[in-house]
Amino acid sequence: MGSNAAMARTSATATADTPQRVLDVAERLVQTRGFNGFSYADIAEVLGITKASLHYHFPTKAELGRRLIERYESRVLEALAAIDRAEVDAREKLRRYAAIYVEVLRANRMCLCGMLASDYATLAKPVKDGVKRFFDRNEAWLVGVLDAGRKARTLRFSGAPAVVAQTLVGSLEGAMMLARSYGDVARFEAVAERLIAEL
Amino acid sequence: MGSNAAMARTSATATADTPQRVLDVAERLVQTRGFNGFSYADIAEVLGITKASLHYHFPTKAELGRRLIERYESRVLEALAAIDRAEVDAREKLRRYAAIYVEVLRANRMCLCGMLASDYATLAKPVKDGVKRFFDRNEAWLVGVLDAGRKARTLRFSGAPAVVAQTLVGSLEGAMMLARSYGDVARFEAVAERLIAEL
DNA sequence: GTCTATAGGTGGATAGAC
DNA sequence: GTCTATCCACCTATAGAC
Repeated sequence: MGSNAAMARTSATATADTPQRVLDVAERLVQTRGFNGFSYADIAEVLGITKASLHYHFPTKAELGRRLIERYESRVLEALAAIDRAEVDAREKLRRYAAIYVEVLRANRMCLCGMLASDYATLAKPVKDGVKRFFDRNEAWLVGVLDAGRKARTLRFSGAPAVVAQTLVGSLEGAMMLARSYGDVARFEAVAERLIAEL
Repeated sequence: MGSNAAMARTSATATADTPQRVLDVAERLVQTRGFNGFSYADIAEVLGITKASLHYHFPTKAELGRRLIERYESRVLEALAAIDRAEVDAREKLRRYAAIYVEVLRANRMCLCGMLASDYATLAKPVKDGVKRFFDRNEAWLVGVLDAGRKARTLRFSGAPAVVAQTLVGSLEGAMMLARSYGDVARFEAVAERLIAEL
Protein backbone atom coordinates (compact mmCIF):
# COMPACT_ATOMS: atom_id res chain seq x y z
CA MET A 1 0.00 0.00 0.00
CA GLY A 2 2.73 2.49 1.00
CA SER A 3 5.05 1.60 -1.86
CA ASN A 4 2.07 1.76 -4.19
CA ALA A 5 1.36 5.34 -3.19
CA ALA A 6 5.01 6.21 -3.71
CA MET A 7 4.96 4.71 -7.20
CA ALA A 8 1.77 6.51 -8.06
CA ARG A 9 3.59 9.75 -7.50
CA THR A 10 6.15 9.05 -10.22
CA SER A 11 3.83 7.53 -12.81
CA ALA A 12 0.18 7.50 -11.94
CA THR A 13 -1.04 6.06 -15.20
CA ALA A 14 1.90 3.87 -16.22
CA THR A 15 1.87 1.88 -12.97
CA ALA A 16 1.54 -1.64 -14.34
CA ASP A 17 0.18 -3.55 -11.35
CA THR A 18 -1.43 -6.12 -13.59
CA PRO A 19 -3.02 -8.19 -10.80
CA GLN A 20 -5.01 -5.17 -9.61
CA ARG A 21 -6.13 -4.33 -13.11
CA VAL A 22 -7.17 -7.92 -13.67
CA LEU A 23 -9.16 -7.85 -10.45
CA ASP A 24 -10.81 -4.58 -11.48
CA VAL A 25 -12.02 -6.01 -14.78
CA ALA A 26 -12.98 -9.41 -13.37
CA GLU A 27 -14.87 -7.75 -10.54
CA ARG A 28 -16.99 -5.77 -12.95
CA LEU A 29 -17.67 -8.87 -15.05
CA VAL A 30 -18.78 -10.95 -12.05
CA GLN A 31 -20.93 -8.10 -10.79
CA THR A 32 -22.69 -7.74 -14.12
CA ARG A 33 -22.64 -11.22 -15.71
CA GLY A 34 -22.04 -13.67 -12.86
CA PHE A 35 -19.16 -16.05 -12.27
CA ASN A 36 -20.19 -18.36 -15.13
CA GLY A 37 -20.95 -15.47 -17.45
CA PHE A 38 -17.41 -14.38 -18.29
CA SER A 39 -14.08 -15.94 -19.29
CA TYR A 40 -10.37 -15.25 -19.16
CA ALA A 41 -10.68 -14.20 -22.79
CA ASP A 42 -13.02 -11.36 -21.78
CA ILE A 43 -10.51 -10.01 -19.28
CA ALA A 44 -7.60 -10.45 -21.67
CA GLU A 45 -9.38 -8.50 -24.39
CA VAL A 46 -10.11 -5.52 -22.13
CA LEU A 47 -6.54 -5.36 -20.80
CA GLY A 48 -4.84 -6.10 -24.10
CA ILE A 49 -2.84 -9.03 -22.75
CA THR A 50 -3.12 -12.76 -23.39
CA LYS A 51 -5.01 -15.40 -21.47
CA ALA A 52 -1.68 -17.08 -20.66
CA SER A 53 -0.54 -13.94 -18.84
CA LEU A 54 -3.67 -13.99 -16.76
CA HIS A 55 -2.95 -17.54 -15.68
CA TYR A 56 0.48 -16.42 -14.48
CA HIS A 57 -1.19 -14.13 -11.91
CA PHE A 58 -4.30 -16.22 -11.26
CA PRO A 59 -3.60 -19.90 -12.03
CA THR A 60 -7.24 -20.96 -11.85
CA LYS A 61 -10.59 -19.24 -12.09
CA ALA A 62 -11.40 -20.43 -8.58
CA GLU A 63 -8.29 -18.68 -7.26
CA LEU A 64 -9.34 -15.54 -9.12
CA GLY A 65 -12.74 -15.78 -7.47
CA ARG A 66 -11.21 -16.21 -4.04
CA ARG A 67 -9.04 -13.14 -4.42
CA LEU A 68 -11.92 -11.11 -5.81
CA ILE A 69 -13.91 -11.78 -2.65
CA GLU A 70 -10.87 -11.11 -0.45
CA ARG A 71 -10.37 -7.65 -1.93
CA TYR A 72 -14.06 -6.83 -2.11
CA GLU A 73 -14.61 -7.82 1.50
CA SER A 74 -11.74 -5.74 2.84
CA ARG A 75 -13.03 -2.76 0.87
CA VAL A 76 -16.55 -3.14 2.24
CA LEU A 77 -15.28 -3.64 5.79
CA GLU A 78 -13.27 -0.46 5.44
CA ALA A 79 -16.44 1.37 4.36
CA LEU A 80 -18.24 0.01 7.43
CA ALA A 81 -15.38 1.17 9.66
CA ALA A 82 -15.66 4.62 8.08
CA ILE A 83 -19.37 4.69 8.92
CA ASP A 84 -18.51 3.80 12.52
CA ARG A 85 -15.95 6.59 12.74
CA ALA A 86 -18.59 9.15 11.74
CA GLU A 87 -20.38 8.50 15.05
CA VAL A 88 -23.85 9.20 13.70
CA ASP A 89 -26.93 7.49 15.16
CA ALA A 90 -27.88 3.93 14.30
CA ARG A 91 -30.55 4.82 11.77
CA GLU A 92 -28.15 7.07 9.88
CA LYS A 93 -25.59 4.24 9.91
CA LEU A 94 -28.13 1.95 8.30
CA ARG A 95 -28.90 4.61 5.69
CA ARG A 96 -25.22 4.89 4.87
CA TYR A 97 -25.01 1.11 4.68
CA ALA A 98 -27.83 1.11 2.13
CA ALA A 99 -26.09 3.95 0.30
CA ILE A 100 -23.18 1.60 -0.42
CA TYR A 101 -25.59 -0.63 -2.33
CA VAL A 102 -27.01 2.36 -4.19
CA GLU A 103 -23.58 3.35 -5.44
CA VAL A 104 -23.00 -0.17 -6.78
CA LEU A 105 -26.39 -0.18 -8.49
CA ARG A 106 -25.76 3.18 -10.11
CA ALA A 107 -22.74 1.61 -11.80
CA ASN A 108 -25.17 -0.99 -13.17
CA ARG A 109 -23.63 -3.64 -10.99
CA MET A 110 -24.79 -6.15 -8.41
CA CYS A 111 -23.09 -6.87 -5.12
CA LEU A 112 -20.16 -9.19 -5.92
CA CYS A 113 -21.17 -11.69 -3.25
CA GLY A 114 -24.85 -11.43 -4.11
CA MET A 115 -23.95 -12.61 -7.61
CA LEU A 116 -21.72 -15.36 -6.24
CA ALA A 117 -24.51 -16.46 -3.89
CA SER A 118 -26.71 -17.10 -6.90
CA ASP A 119 -23.89 -19.06 -8.57
CA TYR A 120 -23.24 -20.83 -5.28
CA ALA A 121 -23.87 -24.42 -6.42
CA THR A 122 -21.21 -24.13 -9.13
CA LEU A 123 -18.44 -22.61 -6.97
CA ALA A 124 -15.31 -24.26 -5.57
CA LYS A 125 -15.21 -24.72 -1.81
CA PRO A 126 -12.82 -21.82 -1.02
CA VAL A 127 -15.03 -19.43 -3.00
CA LYS A 128 -18.16 -20.68 -1.24
CA ASP A 129 -16.49 -20.14 2.12
CA GLY A 130 -15.51 -16.62 1.11
CA VAL A 131 -19.10 -15.78 0.20
CA LYS A 132 -20.46 -16.96 3.55
CA ARG A 133 -17.72 -15.16 5.41
CA PHE A 134 -18.61 -11.92 3.64
CA PHE A 135 -22.24 -12.14 4.70
CA ASP A 136 -21.28 -13.21 8.23
CA ARG A 137 -19.20 -10.06 8.62
CA ASN A 138 -21.91 -7.84 7.19
CA GLU A 139 -24.44 -9.31 9.58
CA ALA A 140 -22.08 -9.02 12.53
CA TRP A 141 -21.64 -5.32 11.80
CA LEU A 142 -25.39 -4.84 11.46
CA VAL A 143 -26.03 -6.63 14.75
CA GLY A 144 -23.68 -4.15 16.43
CA VAL A 145 -25.54 -1.19 14.94
CA LEU A 146 -28.94 -2.67 15.81
CA ASP A 147 -27.92 -3.41 19.40
CA ALA A 148 -26.55 0.09 19.87
CA GLY A 149 -29.65 1.66 18.29
CA ARG A 150 -31.96 -0.32 20.52
CA LYS A 151 -30.01 0.64 23.66
CA ALA A 152 -29.98 4.30 22.64
CA ARG A 153 -33.71 4.03 21.85
CA THR A 154 -33.18 5.41 18.35
CA LEU A 155 -34.31 2.09 16.85
CA ARG A 156 -37.30 -0.04 17.80
CA PHE A 157 -37.76 -3.58 16.54
CA SER A 158 -39.12 -6.91 17.65
CA GLY A 159 -37.15 -10.13 17.56
CA ALA A 160 -33.47 -10.99 17.75
CA PRO A 161 -31.02 -8.51 16.22
CA ALA A 162 -29.47 -11.43 14.32
CA VAL A 163 -32.75 -12.09 12.51
CA VAL A 164 -33.19 -8.39 11.75
CA ALA A 165 -29.63 -8.28 10.39
CA GLN A 166 -30.31 -11.33 8.22
CA THR A 167 -33.50 -9.69 7.01
CA LEU A 168 -31.69 -6.47 6.12
CA VAL A 169 -28.85 -8.12 4.21
CA GLY A 170 -31.16 -10.49 2.35
CA SER A 171 -33.72 -7.80 1.59
CA LEU A 172 -31.14 -5.34 0.28
CA GLU A 173 -29.51 -8.02 -1.88
CA GLY A 174 -32.88 -9.12 -3.26
CA ALA A 175 -34.13 -5.59 -3.84
CA MET A 176 -30.88 -4.85 -5.62
CA MET A 177 -31.29 -7.82 -7.93
CA LEU A 178 -34.82 -6.85 -8.92
CA ALA A 179 -34.02 -3.15 -9.25
CA ARG A 180 -31.20 -4.02 -11.63
CA SER A 181 -33.52 -6.17 -13.75
CA TYR A 182 -35.92 -3.25 -14.01
CA GLY A 183 -33.06 -0.78 -14.53
CA ASP A 184 -34.63 1.25 -11.76
CA VAL A 185 -32.38 2.48 -8.94
CA ALA A 186 -35.27 4.46 -7.40
CA ARG A 187 -37.09 1.20 -6.84
CA PHE A 188 -34.21 0.02 -4.66
CA GLU A 189 -34.06 3.30 -2.78
CA ALA A 190 -37.78 3.21 -1.95
CA VAL A 191 -37.53 -0.33 -0.60
CA ALA A 192 -34.35 0.38 1.38
CA GLU A 193 -35.81 3.51 2.92
CA ARG A 194 -38.93 1.65 3.94
CA LEU A 195 -36.97 -1.21 5.51
CA ILE A 196 -34.94 1.23 7.59
CA ALA A 197 -37.89 3.47 8.47
CA GLU A 198 -39.72 0.45 9.90
CA LEU A 199 -37.07 0.02 12.61
CA MET B 1 -54.41 -30.77 -20.50
CA GLY B 2 -57.56 -32.87 -21.01
CA SER B 3 -56.04 -35.18 -23.63
CA ASN B 4 -53.02 -35.54 -21.40
CA ALA B 5 -55.14 -36.84 -18.54
CA ALA B 6 -56.77 -39.32 -20.89
CA MET B 7 -53.42 -40.62 -22.06
CA ALA B 8 -52.17 -40.93 -18.50
CA ARG B 9 -54.91 -43.46 -17.88
CA THR B 10 -53.68 -45.89 -20.50
CA SER B 11 -49.94 -45.63 -19.79
CA ALA B 12 -49.00 -43.47 -16.84
CA THR B 13 -45.26 -44.19 -16.88
CA ALA B 14 -44.65 -44.79 -20.56
CA THR B 15 -46.11 -41.41 -21.57
CA ALA B 16 -43.23 -39.98 -23.54
CA ASP B 17 -44.03 -36.29 -23.47
CA THR B 18 -40.40 -35.42 -24.01
CA PRO B 19 -40.87 -31.63 -23.95
CA GLN B 20 -42.31 -31.79 -20.43
CA ARG B 21 -39.48 -34.02 -19.23
CA VAL B 22 -36.94 -31.70 -20.76
CA LEU B 23 -38.55 -28.74 -19.02
CA ASP B 24 -38.55 -30.65 -15.71
CA VAL B 25 -34.82 -31.32 -15.90
CA ALA B 26 -33.90 -27.89 -17.27
CA GLU B 27 -35.99 -26.21 -14.60
CA ARG B 28 -34.12 -27.99 -11.84
CA LEU B 29 -30.78 -27.11 -13.44
CA VAL B 30 -31.62 -23.41 -13.76
CA GLN B 31 -32.95 -23.33 -10.21
CA THR B 32 -29.77 -24.87 -8.82
CA ARG B 33 -26.97 -23.79 -11.19
CA GLY B 34 -28.28 -20.76 -13.03
CA PHE B 35 -28.92 -20.26 -16.75
CA ASN B 36 -25.20 -20.20 -17.59
CA GLY B 37 -24.40 -23.10 -15.29
CA PHE B 38 -25.85 -25.95 -17.35
CA SER B 39 -25.85 -27.17 -20.94
CA TYR B 40 -27.92 -29.23 -23.34
CA ALA B 41 -25.49 -32.05 -22.63
CA ASP B 42 -26.51 -32.06 -18.97
CA ILE B 43 -30.18 -32.45 -19.88
CA ALA B 44 -29.44 -35.08 -22.52
CA GLU B 45 -27.46 -37.19 -20.06
CA VAL B 46 -30.25 -37.22 -17.47
CA LEU B 47 -32.93 -38.14 -20.01
CA GLY B 48 -30.82 -40.58 -22.00
CA ILE B 49 -31.39 -38.83 -25.30
CA THR B 50 -29.07 -36.84 -27.55
CA LYS B 51 -28.48 -33.10 -27.71
CA ALA B 52 -29.81 -33.12 -31.27
CA SER B 53 -33.17 -34.41 -30.01
CA LEU B 54 -33.32 -31.59 -27.52
CA HIS B 55 -32.82 -29.06 -30.28
CA TYR B 56 -35.79 -30.57 -32.13
CA HIS B 57 -38.07 -29.55 -29.23
CA PHE B 58 -36.21 -26.41 -28.15
CA PRO B 59 -34.24 -24.99 -31.10
CA THR B 60 -32.26 -22.53 -28.98
CA LYS B 61 -31.39 -22.18 -25.34
CA ALA B 62 -33.16 -18.82 -25.29
CA GLU B 63 -36.36 -20.50 -26.47
CA LEU B 64 -35.93 -23.13 -23.75
CA GLY B 65 -35.57 -20.34 -21.21
CA ARG B 66 -38.67 -18.59 -22.47
CA ARG B 67 -40.77 -21.73 -22.19
CA LEU B 68 -39.36 -22.50 -18.75
CA ILE B 69 -40.61 -19.15 -17.48
CA GLU B 70 -43.93 -19.56 -19.25
CA ARG B 71 -44.64 -22.86 -17.50
CA TYR B 72 -43.23 -21.74 -14.16
CA GLU B 73 -45.30 -18.56 -14.17
CA SER B 74 -48.57 -20.32 -14.96
CA ARG B 75 -47.87 -22.80 -12.17
CA VAL B 76 -47.18 -20.04 -9.65
CA LEU B 77 -50.22 -18.04 -10.76
CA GLU B 78 -52.34 -21.15 -10.26
CA ALA B 79 -50.94 -21.47 -6.72
CA LEU B 80 -51.86 -17.85 -6.05
CA ALA B 81 -55.37 -18.44 -7.37
CA ALA B 82 -55.65 -21.42 -5.02
CA ILE B 83 -54.67 -19.19 -2.10
CA ASP B 84 -57.39 -16.75 -3.12
CA ARG B 85 -59.99 -19.51 -3.28
CA ALA B 86 -59.24 -20.46 0.34
CA GLU B 87 -60.66 -17.11 1.46
CA VAL B 88 -58.43 -16.79 4.52
CA ASP B 89 -57.37 -13.38 5.84
CA ALA B 90 -54.64 -11.31 4.21
CA ARG B 91 -51.90 -12.24 6.69
CA GLU B 92 -52.59 -15.92 6.20
CA LYS B 93 -52.44 -15.39 2.43
CA LEU B 94 -49.00 -13.85 2.80
CA ARG B 95 -47.89 -16.78 4.95
CA ARG B 96 -49.05 -19.20 2.27
CA TYR B 97 -47.25 -17.12 -0.33
CA ALA B 98 -44.02 -17.44 1.68
CA ALA B 99 -44.73 -21.16 2.09
CA ILE B 100 -44.38 -21.54 -1.68
CA TYR B 101 -40.81 -20.30 -1.40
CA VAL B 102 -40.15 -22.65 1.52
CA GLU B 103 -41.16 -25.65 -0.54
CA VAL B 104 -38.79 -24.65 -3.31
CA LEU B 105 -35.95 -24.14 -0.84
CA ARG B 106 -36.54 -27.54 0.76
CA ALA B 107 -35.86 -29.05 -2.65
CA ASN B 108 -32.54 -27.22 -2.55
CA ARG B 109 -33.66 -24.93 -5.30
CA MET B 110 -33.96 -21.20 -5.88
CA CYS B 111 -36.90 -19.44 -7.47
CA LEU B 112 -36.52 -19.89 -11.24
CA CYS B 113 -36.95 -16.20 -11.92
CA GLY B 114 -34.75 -15.19 -8.99
CA MET B 115 -31.94 -17.13 -10.63
CA LEU B 116 -32.70 -15.62 -14.02
CA ALA B 117 -32.74 -12.15 -12.46
CA SER B 118 -29.16 -12.67 -11.35
CA ASP B 119 -28.23 -13.85 -14.85
CA TYR B 120 -30.23 -10.97 -16.31
CA ALA B 121 -27.40 -9.21 -18.18
CA THR B 122 -26.64 -12.36 -20.20
CA LEU B 123 -30.22 -13.18 -21.23
CA ALA B 124 -31.93 -12.75 -24.60
CA LYS B 125 -34.65 -10.10 -24.76
CA PRO B 126 -37.66 -12.47 -24.68
CA VAL B 127 -36.27 -14.17 -21.58
CA LYS B 128 -35.64 -10.81 -19.89
CA ASP B 129 -39.21 -9.78 -20.62
CA GLY B 130 -40.51 -13.03 -19.17
CA VAL B 131 -38.60 -12.44 -15.93
CA LYS B 132 -40.01 -8.95 -15.47
CA ARG B 133 -43.49 -10.12 -16.32
CA PHE B 134 -43.24 -12.83 -13.64
CA PHE B 135 -42.33 -10.32 -10.96
CA ASP B 136 -44.95 -7.85 -12.17
CA ARG B 137 -47.65 -10.49 -11.73
CA ASN B 138 -46.37 -11.49 -8.30
CA GLU B 139 -46.39 -7.89 -7.19
CA ALA B 140 -49.84 -7.27 -8.63
CA TRP B 141 -51.22 -10.20 -6.63
CA LEU B 142 -49.49 -8.96 -3.48
CA VAL B 143 -50.89 -5.46 -3.96
CA GLY B 144 -54.36 -6.98 -4.07
CA VAL B 145 -53.77 -8.88 -0.84
CA LEU B 146 -52.23 -5.84 0.86
CA ASP B 147 -55.09 -3.55 -0.19
CA ALA B 148 -57.69 -6.01 1.06
CA GLY B 149 -55.83 -6.53 4.34
CA ARG B 150 -55.56 -2.82 4.95
CA LYS B 151 -59.26 -2.30 4.27
CA ALA B 152 -60.22 -5.20 6.55
CA ARG B 153 -57.82 -3.80 9.17
CA THR B 154 -56.03 -7.14 9.45
CA LEU B 155 -52.83 -5.56 8.08
CA ARG B 156 -51.21 -2.28 9.07
CA PHE B 157 -48.40 -0.74 7.06
CA SER B 158 -47.09 2.64 6.03
CA GLY B 159 -46.43 3.65 2.46
CA ALA B 160 -47.82 2.59 -0.90
CA PRO B 161 -48.92 -1.05 -1.28
CA ALA B 162 -46.79 -1.21 -4.43
CA VAL B 163 -43.64 -0.44 -2.46
CA VAL B 164 -44.58 -2.98 0.21
CA ALA B 165 -45.19 -5.57 -2.50
CA GLN B 166 -41.79 -4.80 -4.06
CA THR B 167 -40.21 -5.10 -0.65
CA LEU B 168 -41.83 -8.46 -0.01
CA VAL B 169 -40.87 -10.01 -3.34
CA GLY B 170 -37.32 -8.69 -3.20
CA SER B 171 -36.85 -9.63 0.43
CA LEU B 172 -38.13 -13.16 -0.03
CA GLU B 173 -35.98 -13.67 -3.11
CA GLY B 174 -32.90 -12.33 -1.32
CA ALA B 175 -33.54 -14.27 1.88
CA MET B 176 -33.97 -17.38 -0.23
CA MET B 177 -30.63 -16.85 -1.96
CA LEU B 178 -28.76 -16.45 1.30
CA ALA B 179 -30.58 -19.29 3.04
CA ARG B 180 -29.61 -21.61 0.22
CA SER B 181 -25.96 -20.57 0.47
CA TYR B 182 -26.04 -21.41 4.17
CA GLY B 183 -28.07 -24.57 3.54
CA ASP B 184 -30.43 -23.28 6.21
CA VAL B 185 -34.17 -23.27 5.44
CA ALA B 186 -34.97 -22.13 9.00
CA ARG B 187 -33.08 -18.94 8.32
CA PHE B 188 -35.48 -18.17 5.48
CA GLU B 189 -38.52 -19.03 7.59
CA ALA B 190 -37.44 -16.72 10.41
CA VAL B 191 -36.94 -13.81 8.03
CA ALA B 192 -40.21 -14.44 6.17
CA GLU B 193 -42.20 -14.69 9.36
CA ARG B 194 -40.70 -11.44 10.64
CA LEU B 195 -41.45 -9.61 7.38
CA ILE B 196 -45.08 -10.69 7.52
CA ALA B 197 -45.47 -10.11 11.27
CA GLU B 198 -44.34 -6.50 10.79
CA LEU B 199 -47.39 -5.75 8.66
C1' DG C 1 6.02 -11.17 -16.70
C1' DT C 2 4.40 -11.70 -21.13
C1' DC C 3 4.28 -14.04 -25.30
C1' DT C 4 2.98 -18.01 -29.06
C1' DA C 5 1.13 -22.20 -29.57
C1' DT C 6 -1.62 -25.78 -28.30
C1' DA C 7 -3.77 -29.26 -25.65
C1' DG C 8 -8.10 -31.38 -24.46
C1' DG C 9 -12.54 -30.52 -23.57
C1' DT C 10 -17.26 -28.48 -23.88
C1' DG C 11 -20.48 -24.87 -25.66
C1' DG C 12 -24.79 -24.28 -28.73
C1' DA C 13 -26.38 -25.57 -32.98
C1' DT C 14 -27.15 -28.01 -37.75
C1' DA C 15 -27.47 -31.66 -41.73
C1' DG C 16 -29.29 -35.56 -43.13
C1' DA C 17 -30.32 -40.67 -42.36
C1' DC C 18 -33.79 -43.59 -40.31
C1' DG D 1 -38.92 -37.72 -33.12
C1' DT D 2 -34.63 -39.51 -32.47
C1' DC D 3 -30.33 -40.72 -34.12
C1' DT D 4 -25.05 -40.17 -35.91
C1' DA D 5 -21.90 -37.15 -37.29
C1' DT D 6 -20.07 -32.89 -37.45
C1' DC D 7 -19.13 -27.75 -37.28
C1' DC D 8 -16.84 -24.08 -35.22
C1' DA D 9 -16.44 -21.16 -31.59
C1' DC D 10 -15.17 -21.02 -27.04
C1' DC D 11 -13.55 -22.80 -22.55
C1' DT D 12 -9.76 -23.43 -18.79
C1' DA D 13 -5.26 -24.50 -18.49
C1' DT D 14 -0.24 -25.63 -19.65
C1' DA D 15 4.52 -25.82 -22.05
C1' DG D 16 8.19 -23.45 -23.32
C1' DA D 17 10.46 -19.41 -25.79
C1' DC D 18 11.80 -14.62 -25.01
